[in-house]
Amino acid sequence: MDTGDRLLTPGEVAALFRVDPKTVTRWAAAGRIGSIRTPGGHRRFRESEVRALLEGDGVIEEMREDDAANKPRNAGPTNPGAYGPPNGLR
Amino acid sequence: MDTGDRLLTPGEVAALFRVDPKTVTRWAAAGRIGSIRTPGGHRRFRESEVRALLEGDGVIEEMREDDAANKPRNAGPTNPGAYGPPNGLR
DNA sequence: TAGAAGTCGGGTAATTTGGGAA
DNA sequence: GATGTCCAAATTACCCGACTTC
Repeated sequence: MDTGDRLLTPGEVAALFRVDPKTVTRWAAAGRIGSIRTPGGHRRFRESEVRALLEGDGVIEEMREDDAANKPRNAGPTNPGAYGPPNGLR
Repeated sequence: MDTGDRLLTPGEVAALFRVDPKTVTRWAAAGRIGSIRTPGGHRRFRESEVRALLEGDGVIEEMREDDAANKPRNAGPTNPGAYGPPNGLR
């Protein structure tokens, strides 16, 4: 249905960002990243959103004109709309 | 309004929440989610109810903290900022 | 009827939560 | 202001064998 958003656990997101799960939780608490709560209270994050954040969701993207045969970026149709970056202002 | 009550199996609900089928069963046992039992004892969940839980049915609060000098954040497909304590059951 | 897959029940380890202080 | 670590508690994940569903 949707973009096939897989849900990631705080530990997964933390490992992707190389930060502590606690930090990911703070991002969610601050509204910098969308979070879905389970009836039990645990959080789940959308894989597409996390991926967008990892890639530099919207702007700051340094692109080096690399060799010719290089794979661009994930041109996946995933993600209906780029999300607002958590680091909009830092 | 016809909520289109399609019944989902524990495995289906578990996949939606990215949890174990066992966890979904636990939610039903704790009364956190409505469940219909088959004569054999297996549980079935209403698709409409599960979907509501995924979006944070009851607590749809829009957090507006974006200022004018910020990046325009598009409206996400799902994830208005589902905030809300689990259930007060702690 | 037989078979495979899924689910149930209980129990134990790992993860996550929330707040506080460094 | 933001991040990593401490604690206690809750929630979740995986183990087994047995039953139900398709």
